[in-house]
Order: sequence, then structure tokens, then C-alpha cells
Amino acid sequence: MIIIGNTFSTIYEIVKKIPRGKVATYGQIALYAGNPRLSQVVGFALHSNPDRENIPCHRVVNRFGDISSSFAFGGENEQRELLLAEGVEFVNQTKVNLEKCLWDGE
DNA sequence: TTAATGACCTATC
DNA sequence: CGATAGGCCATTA
Repeated sequence: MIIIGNTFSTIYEIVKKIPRGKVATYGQIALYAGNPRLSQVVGFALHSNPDRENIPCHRVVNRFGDISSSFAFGGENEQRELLLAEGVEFVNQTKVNLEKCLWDGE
């Protein structure tokens, strides 16, 4: 595999490690990446999304478990459907049950 | 190279 | 309690 850069690579690796049926927050990923303030960069990394086929960006949500309405790769509804298909519980139309589906970090 | 922006988070008024 | 401002890091133009 080709290492493009430290931050991006790390973020991608972490996102790819998210188990099926669970979700992770930007801050959490940033924390695992090495810096809690990378949360913004995490969003940027996923925004670039060079490997959207291998990177489950739909499993990444903000700190409240709310889906990003600004991006919505295929529409907010699409992301919600993908998460539901993996067994992620929702508390409402755009919010996931972090209590049950939050990634523990392996 | 510099400046501006961003799928965020936290603290303060 | 609700809304606003600022700050952090990296990428893009």
C-alpha cells in the first residue's frame, strides 16, 4: 500500500478499522490519529475520500452521533440507510444510538 | 508562498 | 438554557 502522508493515512486506517454495525466520531478518530484537534482534518480527509469504496465514511459521524448534513455523499437518507443496513440503531432521522453503536476502539 | 476554508470541538456570554 | 466566537490542524486555490 502506498503511504501518501502521515495524517491522512492514519485517519484512513482508523476509519477502515471501524467494525460493521458501529460508528465513530470525528473527535474519536482524531484522538486515535494522535491529535484530538485533528477532528477538522478528519472531516477533510473523508471529504477528499480518495478510497470511498474502501473507506466507510458513512460510519463517521459528529460528536452527537448526528450525520453530517453538509456532505451527504448520496444524500442523508442514503447514509442513514447504509448504517441501518449494518445494524446501527437510530434515535431519529439523522441521529445514531451512540450508546450502543459507538465504536469502542477495538 | 500566502491566504482562506472546512463532514469539528470547546468554552464563554 | 440557547446562541456566538474562537482555536486547532491540514488541504486547496
